[in-house]
Amino acid sequence: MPELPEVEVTRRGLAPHLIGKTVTEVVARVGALRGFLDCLPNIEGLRLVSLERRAKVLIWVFENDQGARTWLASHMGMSGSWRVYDRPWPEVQKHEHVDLVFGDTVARYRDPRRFGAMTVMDADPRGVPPLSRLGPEPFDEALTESSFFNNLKKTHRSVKQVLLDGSAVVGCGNIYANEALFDARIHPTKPADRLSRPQCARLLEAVRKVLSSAIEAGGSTLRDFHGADGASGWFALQTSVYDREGEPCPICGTPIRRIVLGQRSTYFCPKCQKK
DNA sequence: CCGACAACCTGTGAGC
DNA sequence: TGCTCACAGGTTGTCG
Repeated sequence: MPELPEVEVTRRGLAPHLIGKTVTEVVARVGALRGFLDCLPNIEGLRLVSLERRAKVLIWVFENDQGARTWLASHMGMSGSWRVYDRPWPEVQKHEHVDLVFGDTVARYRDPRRFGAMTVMDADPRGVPPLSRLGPEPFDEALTESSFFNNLKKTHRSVKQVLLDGSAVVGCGNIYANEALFDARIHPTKPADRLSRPQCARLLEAVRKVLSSAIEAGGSTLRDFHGADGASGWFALQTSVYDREGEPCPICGTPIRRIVLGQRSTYFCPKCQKK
């Protein structure tokens, strides 16, 4: 589930309930997700000073009494989600693997497929691989039409795969990569280095538009984040082409096609999206 | 450099 | 009802 918008909505949902509070206890009910969880107890006794995001990773910033920082990088994989509860919090359900207890409030992580990961680090995770190797954030002002164009010029791989690998802009997973290409009217198999300048401009604009409207849609459910309906933000998601094989294109009515690109389902309108 | 493929897991829905 | 199969929003590693 979690592409950039879902992580951002999670960040905004968690922050007001947790910032400034101190971790009183960590409970890991599994030994590992995608990586081992034995580093988690290292945040006990630390105060959460900030909750940030880089690409699809939630970055928890902690401080001790001396102001020394520790970071927790949380990646939610395919099926991860966070919720917060106040005491008395509900009984642990299946697939709820981790509790970060902040006194009378708990942040609880659920992840049926366990593709997520959590790593405690004594350096900012954004400064070390793999995060340090990623391309720019979509809403970073340093990302311009021409820097985007220059990045796409570097590879002959299909533009959709480049969107997914985050080298030119981060945040698009399979849903939003499909949606952005539809919005920009660009064929997903078009080689990245063959996009015209206007196409690049349209694509960057489309990525920003698709991601920000998804954040807005998820943001509308933020008031419910604290409690049983938490993290429900992205279930109302409306798509134009994703998972709509055979359905009419919302612009021209041509049936949406599905192909496989880099082992991922790829949906597009064969008439609206040009090579 | 690139693409193809497998792996990590569980859940869900389609088809029989 | 129950079986089997394909497939799922992500990432990482290997191999040719």
